[in-house]
Amino acid sequence: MATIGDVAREAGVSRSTASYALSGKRPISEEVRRRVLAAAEALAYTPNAGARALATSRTKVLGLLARFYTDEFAPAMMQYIQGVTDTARDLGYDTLLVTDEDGARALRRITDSRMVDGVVLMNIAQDDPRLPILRAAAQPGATVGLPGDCSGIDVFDLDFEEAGRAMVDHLHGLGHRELILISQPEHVVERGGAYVWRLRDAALERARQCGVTLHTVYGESRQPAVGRLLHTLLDTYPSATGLLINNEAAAAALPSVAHERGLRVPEDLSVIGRYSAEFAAAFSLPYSFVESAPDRLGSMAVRQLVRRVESAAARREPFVVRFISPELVSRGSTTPPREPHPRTPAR
Amino acid sequence: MATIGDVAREAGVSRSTASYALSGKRPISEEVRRRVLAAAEALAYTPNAGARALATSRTKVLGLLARFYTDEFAPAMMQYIQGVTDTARDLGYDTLLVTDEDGARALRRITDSRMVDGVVLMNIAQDDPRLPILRAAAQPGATVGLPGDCSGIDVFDLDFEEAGRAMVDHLHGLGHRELILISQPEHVVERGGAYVWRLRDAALERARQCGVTLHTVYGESRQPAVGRLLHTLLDTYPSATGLLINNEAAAAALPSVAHERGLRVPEDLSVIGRYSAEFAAAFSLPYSFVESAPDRLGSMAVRQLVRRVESAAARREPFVVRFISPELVSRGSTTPPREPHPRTPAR
DNA sequence: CTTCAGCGTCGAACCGGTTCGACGATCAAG
DNA sequence: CTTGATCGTCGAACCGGTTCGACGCTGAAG
Repeated sequence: MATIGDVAREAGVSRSTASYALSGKRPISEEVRRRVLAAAEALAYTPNAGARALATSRTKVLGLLARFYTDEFAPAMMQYIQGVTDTARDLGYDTLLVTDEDGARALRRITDSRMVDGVVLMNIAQDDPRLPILRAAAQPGATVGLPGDCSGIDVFDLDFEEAGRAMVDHLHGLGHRELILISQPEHVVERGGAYVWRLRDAALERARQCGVTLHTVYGESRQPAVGRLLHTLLDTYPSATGLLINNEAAAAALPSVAHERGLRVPEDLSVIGRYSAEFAAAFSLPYSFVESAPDRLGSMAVRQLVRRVESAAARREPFVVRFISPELVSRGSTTPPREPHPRTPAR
Repeated sequence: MATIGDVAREAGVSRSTASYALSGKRPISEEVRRRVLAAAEALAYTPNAGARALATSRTKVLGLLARFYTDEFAPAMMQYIQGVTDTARDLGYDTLLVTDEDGARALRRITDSRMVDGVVLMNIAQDDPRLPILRAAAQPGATVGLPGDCSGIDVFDLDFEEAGRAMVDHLHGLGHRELILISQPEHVVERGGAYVWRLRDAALERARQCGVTLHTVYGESRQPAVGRLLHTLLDTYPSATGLLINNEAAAAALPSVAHERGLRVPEDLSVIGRYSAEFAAAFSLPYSFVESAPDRLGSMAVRQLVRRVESAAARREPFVVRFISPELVSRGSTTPPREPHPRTPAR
């Protein structure tokens, strides 16, 4: 492999001149620049990443700490990751994917050893053990997900509170007075997944304010448990006219459950989900939904991170906590409720 | 951040002695070793990855080139990735995840710049443009998936031919004489996904040998198209008594299709799939299946790669093409066919 | 009492880039 | 014709590790 010394020799100049010719950081005569570029081309010169990192203390690599939980839906995770890797690449960065079980130690390892210029954290818990380490690190960090303590980092998340309210408002506006909300499984909450209760509590509060009855329940993450749960719910609350779904598995299971019960959406039941357009497409879900925009969140986190990495001024700016406003995508799965007489329980 | 010079000064020795004390590559007195380790501990010393890479020409990072296609099932992809990252970490390596659309250029970038010690390629196409670059690279490479030309790399894949034969044999052994095989969508093949026809052609050949009629068809990757296709297939071949599924989306859709048709498995139809146990669990699929073991394949590829990276002797060994034998996991979804009178078309 | 081997340590070089200060040449201004 | 600024280039130092050769010291063998 050719080094910059080889290029310099080939072009008949010093190493520093070759470096300047390639980087453009000092004026170089047209003639010399041409010779250096030609030599680099001829020798297929590619700078050694380690040497450059050592000299510049920049690696052009971002760390991405993510965990693949079997009870969280893989497609959503993939979208976050893709959002991060694609945006990073656009900005000239590669992505080190770290899925260690002990995220805190892994984070320390990659930051202390200066393998990365910055870090994106996913699967954020309310009290995330990685955050103290990130705050102490020399590199800037961003999270996708809202932790309890946002100090010292940039935070990006969907506005789950507003999403909960928007769902309730939408159905209340259509005249619904009794709704069901199915959330993620309880162990997602136990793991610290605050977004579950952020959406739920905001929805409950709003429902209370506008006199709507809202039944809430933790869902399941897998078939057929989640399907059975849906049946049970619909049996238990026969007079509910609307269903809010903050649970990918439940949303994916609903079409066949509805079919089994002979339940028509929206005539018999109005439905709103909370997931990504990509997820909706993969499962062809026919429901209106609040877009959770995982790729956009990953992309925003990376952009902010790179700003801080590349500009000392940006590094001094105050930290941001930025929420994406929930966007309700209508698929026609909601309508005013039928007459006040309840659905007849099926099955 | 403390450097090894700081550690040396703190311990009152030279930099080289500190280095040897930490690496153990030369004998060091117990007393000095103790002092050096204490100093390193006190200063929270972590070696600078770039400097070490420059000195040793080893980065302890593996490249993972993967693409996230929307028409390939995300959960399977996640399992491959997890298999790679977990095994890499076990062996002391981090993983650089590269999802560039132009995989060939990305591969050249990370190998020429010496960012990685070795590379794992996924989503292998029959005539993969990344392979010539991998062969020319200084680092060893492994693939998960069988390309047309295996020279110069280590190849790991499920034995799809044997899987196709095993599925046919199993049902033939039970007495079935007319089967349907639903494959991946046609554009997976167009993209170079050879495993689709490897399984299909071997199944056809075996079916021919043992006098079984086998109808084959390209599937769809999404609901509801794949569900409709299943209905059509079952209508079109009413006398078929067995269904082979080499298509995750079709497998996931089958339970509700069967339910809609009032079709009992295995009484009315024997079913065998080809997917991973993890996938089966996520969708609680009640079918016998050939385990595709994505995590195991990823893990094997990494182990071989690391062997070659770390041992000059291993680097000189001949390249391997290793197939995992398909393992049929019985879930009781196959049984001898009913009387020769055909299923009555439903719907 | 010398000789020599081996152990433990040190200094220096090297990996391959970047960057700073200096210096010679050119050219315009005084 | 000198002075001084500007431009283009070079040499050297540095980033933070690893590793090679050398060297002093100790202790056993002759």
